[in-house]
Amino acid sequence: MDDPLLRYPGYVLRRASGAAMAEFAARMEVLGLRTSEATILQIVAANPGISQSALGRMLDIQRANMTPIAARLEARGLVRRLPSDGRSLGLELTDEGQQLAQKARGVIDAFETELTNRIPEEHRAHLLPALLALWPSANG
Amino acid sequence: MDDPLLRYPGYVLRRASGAAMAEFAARMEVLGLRTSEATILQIVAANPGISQSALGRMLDIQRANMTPIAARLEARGLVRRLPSDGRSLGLELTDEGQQLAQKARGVIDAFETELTNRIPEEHRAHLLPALLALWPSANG
DNA sequence: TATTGTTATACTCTATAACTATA
DNA sequence: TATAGTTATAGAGTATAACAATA
Repeated sequence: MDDPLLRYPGYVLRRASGAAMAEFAARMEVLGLRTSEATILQIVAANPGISQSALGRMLDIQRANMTPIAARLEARGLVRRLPSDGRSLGLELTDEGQQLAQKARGVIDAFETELTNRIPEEHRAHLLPALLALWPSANG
Repeated sequence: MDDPLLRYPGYVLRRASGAAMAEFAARMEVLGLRTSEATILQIVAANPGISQSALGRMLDIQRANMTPIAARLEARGLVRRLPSDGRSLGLELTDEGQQLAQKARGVIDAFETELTNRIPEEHRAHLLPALLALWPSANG
């Protein structure tokens, strides 16, 4: 049983990402959050008032797909949507959203630390810059 | 506009993977192949007679999800499904499947080379071992 | 004219349960 | 008992088109 694709970084990138994300999703589920929701809470915490569109552009989530996500977070009382310029909605965390975002941040930190620790020391520091370099829109 | 998650390898892994895979899928679409189909053709080419189940285990694709994929490849005349031990189906490429697999392999090679070349030389050789290390089932 | 948010829709990928046939 | 393939189904992510309201 031979996988001839294992020598390709792009292929291994996809497989490793899938595995890591399944693991991450399982941890977020304990908090009642999907991966996208946990991410959005972090971004809104760091950028209060950010619009749905801007958030979508940052996360590569279509405007049309942001609507139900933001509505669900609002319905759960984690986020407020305040009209800002008449056509835009600015997002803010509620107190409950702040608390959950902070809890999620702790789980994220632990997960990322574990992930990093799996990598032999000699390669560890190279992963992040390598990933950022091959990800075109990371730079604008 | 600040993304506080950009310093986390796991998060960047997900975002970079998504971007790379969208790019890859666009190139495979020219050949009429989805990412999973292109991958399967490569694996079957290297492991003629492999069963659907074994293929699924290699690629982290559920048995139940392999069925329609394999059936579609067979319907397109790219793959033969030969009963092997009575309950198993062994997969083989047809001549047409061989040709398309080879064409896909060329596109994969070009893509992977481009991806690799985006990475600064100092980090380049570290990506693959780092990804394999943080991907648990790569070793099991 | 361009942008924001929305609705509707569709496709892909993924996951589980249940069934049969075979080992 | 365990495994292989199948069917049905559901959830999640993603993509496009079209619309009203606003800049």
